Amino acid sequence: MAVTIRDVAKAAGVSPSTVSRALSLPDMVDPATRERVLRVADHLGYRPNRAARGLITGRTGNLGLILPDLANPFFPSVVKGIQHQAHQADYQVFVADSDEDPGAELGLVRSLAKQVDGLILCSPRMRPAELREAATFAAPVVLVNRKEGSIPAIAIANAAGMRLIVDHLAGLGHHRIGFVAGPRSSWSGRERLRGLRVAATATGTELVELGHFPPTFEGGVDAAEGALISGVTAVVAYNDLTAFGLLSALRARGVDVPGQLSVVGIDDIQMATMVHPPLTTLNIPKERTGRASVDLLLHLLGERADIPDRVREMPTELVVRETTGPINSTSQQSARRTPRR
Amino acid sequence: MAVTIRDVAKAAGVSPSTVSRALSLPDMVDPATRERVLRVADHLGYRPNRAARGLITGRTGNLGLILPDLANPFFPSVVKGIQHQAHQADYQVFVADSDEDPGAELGLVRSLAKQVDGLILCSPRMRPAELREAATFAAPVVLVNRKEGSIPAIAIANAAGMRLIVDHLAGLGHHRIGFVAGPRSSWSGRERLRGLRVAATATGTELVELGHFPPTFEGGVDAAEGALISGVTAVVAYNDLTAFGLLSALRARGVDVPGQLSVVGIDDIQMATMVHPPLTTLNIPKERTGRASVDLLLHLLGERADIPDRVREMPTELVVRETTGPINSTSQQSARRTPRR
DNA sequence: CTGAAAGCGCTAACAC
DNA sequence: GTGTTAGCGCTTTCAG
Repeated sequence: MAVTIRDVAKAAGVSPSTVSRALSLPDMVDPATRERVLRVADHLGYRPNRAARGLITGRTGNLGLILPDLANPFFPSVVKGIQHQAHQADYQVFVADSDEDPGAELGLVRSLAKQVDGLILCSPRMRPAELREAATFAAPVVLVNRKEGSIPAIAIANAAGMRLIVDHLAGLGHHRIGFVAGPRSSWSGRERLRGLRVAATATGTELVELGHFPPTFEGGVDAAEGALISGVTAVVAYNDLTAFGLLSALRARGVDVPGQLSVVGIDDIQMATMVHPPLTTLNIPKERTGRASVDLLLHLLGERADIPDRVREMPTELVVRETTGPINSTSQQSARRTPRR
Repeated sequence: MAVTIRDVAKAAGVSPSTVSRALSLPDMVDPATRERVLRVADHLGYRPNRAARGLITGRTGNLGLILPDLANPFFPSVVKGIQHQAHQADYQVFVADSDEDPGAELGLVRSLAKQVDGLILCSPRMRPAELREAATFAAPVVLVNRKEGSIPAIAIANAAGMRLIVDHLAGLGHHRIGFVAGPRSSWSGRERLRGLRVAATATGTELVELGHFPPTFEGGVDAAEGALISGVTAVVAYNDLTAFGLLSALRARGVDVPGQLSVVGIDDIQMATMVHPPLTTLNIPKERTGRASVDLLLHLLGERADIPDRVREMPTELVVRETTGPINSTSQQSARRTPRR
C-alpha cells in the first residue's frame, strides 16, 4: 500500500495532524518540526491522497473541460492554454469531447460535475435552458465562446471582429459578401451572422447567407457550390476548417482565389499559414482565452484576489494573408496560376 | 449539500448498505427493494461520490493520459479514441500535455499517478530508465507509440510501414531517399530510421539522413535546404506536419513536387487531404490505437476477460496521393504548375 | 437478503 | 504548537 500521512507521522515522531499542517498550513507549525516532517515525507516518498483530502475539504483539485470536437484545431489550442494555467495552480483537468452532439453535453456535465471544483464549457452547443441547468450542478461553470445570462464567461468580441472582416473586404471593393454559417446550434455562429449583418449595413455592402454547414472541412466543400451560384465576390467562412474546404472545392472547380473569389476564415488556426495560398483569417487568441477561463474559474473559487469581469470579451485581429484581394482583378490574377482541371 | 447515500437510505426506508448494494451489486439485493431504492435514488437526483468510493475500493474511475503536444493533430485523434473507449467503460480521463519537454513528463506522471487507475503514456519522450521508473508508480501504465522492456504497449508497426514507403518510392524509380528525422528523444523517430535503413538495403536504395528536427511545421521548413543540397529525389518526413513544412519551403523555392522531389509524410492526419497537393503519407490508425490502449489498460485492471497481447502493433497503410511521383519526370511535371516566385 | 459497525486517508475543530 | 477526536461518503466484513 502507498505511504500515508500516519506513516510519515510515525516516522517523524509526531501526530498525523501535525504532518497535515506541515503540508497544508506551513506557518501553523514550528519551523524545526515542519522541516523534519517535510524531510521524512519526502524521504518516504509520501504523496497526499487528493481524493481523501477532497472528501473533507470539498475540493478535488480538478477542473473539467467539455468541448465539441478535439479534431478541430481550434480546441487543442484552447486546451493548451487551460492546462497551462490549471497546472500552474496545481489543478488537473478532465477533458471530454462531445463529438458535436449537443445532446451528449449535459450527460458529460453530470458525470463530471461531482469530480471537479469547476467546469469549463467551451463552445457549448446545448440550448440556453440546458445551459442554465448545467450551471446549477454544484460546480461553478465558466463558459468559453458563449454568453448566457449571467453565467461567467470568456467570450470573443465577435461583433468587432466581423466589422474588421467586412471593412477589409469593403475596402477591397467587395459589395456582395457571402457567409457560410456553422451549425445552427452554434452560438458564435449566430453571433457572427448578427455581427456581419450589422457591419454590412454600416458599410453599405450586401450580406448573402449561404446556409448552415457542419464546422468542418466537408462543410466547406459542400458550401462551395452555393457560394459560386450566389454571385458573391467574397465569402466569409464560419471557421478556418470550413474555409479550407471551400478553398479546396473552389480549386477543384478551377476558381481562382482571390482573383475570382476572396475567402476569409475565422480562428487563425496554425494550419492557416501552412496551406497555399495562406488564409486570410480573423485571429482569436486561443491560448489566452483558455488561460483567461481558468483565471475566471479560480477567481470564482476564491483562489484569486483580483476580480476579473464575470463576462469578458477577448479581442480579435484580422490577419490578411493571400486569400483575399481586390474585386475585378480576375483576368490578371487567374493568369498567374492555372487551375488543375 | 449534495444528496448522499444516507439520504436515499432514509427516504427508501433501508440502510445505507442496502442502497450501496442496490447500486453496485444488484443481485445481492431483493429485486423489489432494489427497484424501490433505484427509484428513490433517481428521484432524489443521487449521484455517487466517486472520490469517497475510491477511498475504500482503491479505484478512482479515472484514467490519465500524457502526451507531448496537443497542437500536433496526430494526438487529438488518439485522444478521441481513448476518450470514446474510456467513457464507454464509465471512466473519465485526465489529459496532460508536456509541451514536448521530456523533463516535464515524469512530473506529470507523479502528479497524476495517485488519482487514476491507469496511465497512458502516448509517445513519451523520456529516457528508458525514467520510463521504467514511471511504470513503477502504483497505477498500471500503458505505452502508446513506444516499446520499453515488458511494459504493456500499443506500438505502431513502424518497420513494415517504412518498408511500404520505400517500396513505393523504389517502385517509382527513386534510388536516393532522404529522411528528415524528428527529435532525438523520439523513440518512433529512431524506430523509423531503423526501419528505413533495413528497407533501403533490402530494396537496394540509398538512405540519406537529413538530420534531426522538431516534429513541427517549422522543423520541416528548416529541413528543406538540406534536403535540396543532398541530391535526393525523394524525402520521407518524420510526420505530416514536418512534411507540410517541407512542402511549403520547397514551394517557396520554386521546387516542383513531385516533379523534382517526392515527399512522403507519416501519420495521415486529417489535413493531409486538405492541402494541395494532397500528401502521400503512411496512415496510422489513430483512433483505433487510442481505443486499443484503453482496452489494454482495462484488461490490466481486470475489467476485461479477453486477453490482449501485452505488446501489440497497429498496422499501417500507405496512402498514395499527389506528393510522390516517378523520378526523372521533372520537365513535363514542372510545366504543369508554375512556381509562384 | 439486510443492518450495524468499522474504516479508507485525510483535515478541522477542540482541547491541552 | 501539537495531539486527540470526529467524520467527510462510501463499501465491506460480520452478524443476524
